[in-house]
Amino acid sequence: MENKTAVITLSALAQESRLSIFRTLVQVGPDGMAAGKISETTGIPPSSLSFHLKEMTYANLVNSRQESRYIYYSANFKVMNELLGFLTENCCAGVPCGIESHCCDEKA
Amino acid sequence: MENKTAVITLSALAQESRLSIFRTLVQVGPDGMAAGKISETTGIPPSSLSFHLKEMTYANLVNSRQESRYIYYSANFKVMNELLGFLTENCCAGVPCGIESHCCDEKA
DNA sequence: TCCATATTTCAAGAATAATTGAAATGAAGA
DNA sequence: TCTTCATTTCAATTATTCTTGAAATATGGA
Repeated sequence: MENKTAVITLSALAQESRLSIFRTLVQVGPDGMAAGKISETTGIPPSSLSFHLKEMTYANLVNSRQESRYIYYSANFKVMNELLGFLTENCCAGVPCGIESHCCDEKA
Repeated sequence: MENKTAVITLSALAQESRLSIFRTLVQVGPDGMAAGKISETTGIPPSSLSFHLKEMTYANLVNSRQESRYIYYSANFKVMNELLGFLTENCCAGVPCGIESHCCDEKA
């Protein structure tokens, strides 16, 4: 993952409406939720929701599929896991540090 | 972690300058780096850097300590790990889903 | 105290992002 | 085809964030 990609992914999460949408989709699981229902659940008006879903789609944070007249959106965790890897990359220049609450804990 | 706290943390990372700063601090390890050196390394002018470091401090993403005339900044991973936990919280309403590239992988 | 220098604050402008009603688009059943 | 309704696009406004030089502040050595 590149720096710019990571910024796009993070920006897609760093907004109250979008974070609510994302968490709603995480909790509902892989089948996802129709746009209208997301609007209802989160209280975000359809046009605002559409704007945010577009951003999240661009960031590859959500997947969508059409089913009859509904469009179901679901969370994409692959990208989020990649993001975490990117953030901790080359921690302490690769030398395990063993300090509590620091990234290298996980490798130590 | 609360929704608003998470947005603050994510916003602190979702910006090119700040992401560069953070990654620089991750790679340099727990001793951190003096502000002037960060400015030099990243090419961000001192006043811009100060603005961003303040945001990151507010988000609790970096720690700082004074040493002589220098102020050393270092990355705080505890908060980042909390953030990941928050994002995957109650995934699939707690029911392991076993789907590839989905959050419940980690628990399954 | 006085100086050198590391860092922060200030202020104003520039850039980017969010909001939402109304109109347009698209899909599927009658 | 016509109608219905779920979703998206448009457009204009509003809000927020970023940027940076210059000035202020803070630290420690001389």
